[in-house]
Amino acid sequence: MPLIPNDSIIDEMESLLNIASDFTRLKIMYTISEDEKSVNEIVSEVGASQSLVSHQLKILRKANLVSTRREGTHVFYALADDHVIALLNVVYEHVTEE
Amino acid sequence: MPLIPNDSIIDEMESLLNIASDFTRLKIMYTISEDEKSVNEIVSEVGASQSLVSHQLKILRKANLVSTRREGTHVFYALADDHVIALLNVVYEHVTEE
DNA sequence: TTATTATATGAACATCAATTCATATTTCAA
DNA sequence: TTGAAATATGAATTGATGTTCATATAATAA
Repeated sequence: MPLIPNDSIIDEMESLLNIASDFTRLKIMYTISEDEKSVNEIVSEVGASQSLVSHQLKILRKANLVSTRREGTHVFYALADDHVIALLNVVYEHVTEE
Repeated sequence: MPLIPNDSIIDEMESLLNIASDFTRLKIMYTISEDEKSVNEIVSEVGASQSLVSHQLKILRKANLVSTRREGTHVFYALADDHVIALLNVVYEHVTEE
């Protein structure tokens, strides 16, 4: 059913998948999937260093997978939209079935 | 809606996404998405070297994303199941929307 | 067996990206 | 304006992986 996308589309798909294919980033995305969270909260829940989380958040931000809101000294991150959840769900189901 | 999967599940998700996040492998998967194809046919359609295609096919096989059938000197590859298509579709839509 | 076609594989290389460490920046309170 | 808390960033390192090259294996036909 799917025609083969042209190379530039496949390039973009590769980029998106590359960003999704990292343990720390996956955990971050799940952590903020319910509700926005501050960097500190994310650091606690993910269990990685503050620096690493910040680096990875930057990557997610650049790819428009998360959105940002500042409140005083705190910065809150949330998933950009529901596409991300849909992607996580498909992957989750592939992994957990059979 | 998604509870946070435990680390081993996230590990498996990371692995699957890693395998999907490569230009050559994406092209291969699309190439055989309609119908099984021999390695030679895949090489022609993908436009990569025979060696590279064979290496990547091995990776896809190891991850159970493709199945194999031998017929004389030819080896035919096909997508293992429809999960793979579902994954490709979600990613494609994310990339092409907006 | 020999030759030929199809496919697979091991080694080497080169690039990229995840992580850490140290430090900078921002914001606000005292 | 000094200090502290929260977040961001640059550099360095280390490990993983995509690609190529050369060669091996498998299958068949002559």
